[in-house]
Amino acid sequence: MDERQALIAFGALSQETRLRLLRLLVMAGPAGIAAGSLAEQVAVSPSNVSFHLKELERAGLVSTRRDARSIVYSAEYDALSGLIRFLMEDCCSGRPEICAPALAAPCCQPGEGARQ
Amino acid sequence: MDERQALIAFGALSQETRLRLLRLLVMAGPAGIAAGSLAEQVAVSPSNVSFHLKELERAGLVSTRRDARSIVYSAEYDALSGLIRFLMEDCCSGRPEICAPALAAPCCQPGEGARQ
DNA sequence: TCGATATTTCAAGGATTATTGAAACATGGA
DNA sequence: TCCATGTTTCAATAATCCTTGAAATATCGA
Repeated sequence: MDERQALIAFGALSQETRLRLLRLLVMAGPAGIAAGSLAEQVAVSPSNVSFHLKELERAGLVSTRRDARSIVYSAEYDALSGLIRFLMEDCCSGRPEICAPALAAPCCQPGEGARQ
Repeated sequence: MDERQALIAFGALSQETRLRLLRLLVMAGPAGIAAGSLAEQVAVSPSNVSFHLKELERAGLVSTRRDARSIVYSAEYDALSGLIRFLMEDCCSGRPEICAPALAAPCCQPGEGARQ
C-alpha cells in the first residue's frame, strides 16, 4: 500500500454509507454480496450505492465479479490489512514504545464478532 | 474510538498535507512541534497549516499547548492506536483468519524507522 | 505602551464530493 | 425477439472541503 493509495482509502472510509458497505462485505467474506442486496441493506438508492461502491473499488478495498444478472462485490482483505499496516508504520515510526501497548489488546480472535 | 470519531479521523487522514503533518508530529513525540515550524517543514502557508491542524485536532489526532508565543502541536498516540484498532475490528470481524497473517508482519520494532 | 513575532480567524472563491432521477446497458428467460 | 431484472452512467444540483490573503488575537521584550 503506497501513500497515494492510502490517501484514497482513507477518503473512502470517511463516509458513513461506504463504511457500512465495507463492513457488510467484510462480514460476508469471499462469497460477497450483490449490489442490489447491498442497496437494500444500507437503505440507499441503487445509483447512489453504485457511486459509493465505485469509490471503494477505486480505493482497492473491494472487487467485483458478475454473477448472472447481478454484480457481486467482495472485500479485498489484503488492501485492508495493507492500510492497517500503513497506519501502524506511521504510528510507530521511531516511537514503537508508545503505540505498541494499545495494539496488544485482544483482536483478531475467532468469535470476537463485529462492531455494530 | 466510536464510529463517528473514526469517520472524522479517516477524513482527516485523507489529505496529503494533513498526513505529512501527522507524520512529523508522530516522529517528534511528546515534545511536539510549533505551528510555524510545521508550516515551514511542509511548505504551506501559516493560515493553511492552521486550517489543517484544526481538522486533525477535531479528529482527536493531535493536541495543542501554548509555549510562549508558539502553539505547540503533538500527536495523540492513543487516538491513533484507537483508529488502528477500529480498523482491525472491522477487518477481522467474523473473519480473523483472513487479515491476521498480514498483521503478523514485523511492525512496532524499535529502530524500524519511518516511511518516507 | 509600543512594536515585533506567532498564530488564528474570517470571508471569498474555487475545487471536489454527494445525491437524485432519468436514461442506458447487460443478462436471462418466455 | 421481446420483456423484465439488475446495475451503471450521466447530467444537474446541493453540499462539503480547500486555498488564499487580509485582519484579528495573543505574547514577549524594549
